[in-house]
Amino acid sequence: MEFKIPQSYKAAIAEQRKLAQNVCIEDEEILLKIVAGVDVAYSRRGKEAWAIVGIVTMEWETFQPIEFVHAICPVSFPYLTGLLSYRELPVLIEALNKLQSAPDLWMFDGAGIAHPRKIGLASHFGVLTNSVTIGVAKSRLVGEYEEPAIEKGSVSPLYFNSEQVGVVLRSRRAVKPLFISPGHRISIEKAALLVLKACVRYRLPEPTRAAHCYVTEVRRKFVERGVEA
DNA sequence: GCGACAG
DNA sequence: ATCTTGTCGC
Repeated sequence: MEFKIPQSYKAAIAEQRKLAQNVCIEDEEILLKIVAGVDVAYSRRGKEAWAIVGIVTMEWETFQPIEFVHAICPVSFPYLTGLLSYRELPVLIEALNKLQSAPDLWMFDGAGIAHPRKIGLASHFGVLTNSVTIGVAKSRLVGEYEEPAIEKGSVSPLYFNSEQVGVVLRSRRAVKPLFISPGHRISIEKAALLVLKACVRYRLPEPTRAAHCYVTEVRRKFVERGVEA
């Protein structure tokens, strides 16, 4: 599988509008055995900026890691609000091609349909690869909400353009809440339930957290020794 | 024009 | 996201 970067921002936005039509937030029967977490880090080396992506797959329920893969590419697109996909998908697809295990569910650092055009990174990846995905953002991109109660598991709906696009979830007692939205082929309710189940000890759910720790480690080595593979 | 703004 | 030390609170 490959990924083409649009020639202009305008083209990127047009493509998002088109892809958004294919996003599905209906639940379906999924046999959840393997869950994947994805995270991206950046590093400057000389004049070049590099993107480093890490994917960790783990067993559902126990969250025992199965596989770790990463990829490092020069950054090919600037960070622009709402267009994060075009910055992170190229390197993400690289890592995806190295993956042996087949995840039944993916959790991303970023938005799903809680996005200006309802196609954040998680939804975009889901549509491209036809997989079940959830967006787990650490802060708000769009939408209005009431602060959820302080207890773990408290949720509050996230609305955008008069419709619910996700939930704001308190993943641990008294921590900053997470912004959960369906990526693809899953409902808001189920997405929230699964993320909460994956929050066993930290603010971030295990898959995303494992990916973050992993990518941080890969980045450290990259900075130190310039290791790429 | 002003403010908001995933990573 | 990245650059950075110590520090306050559950």
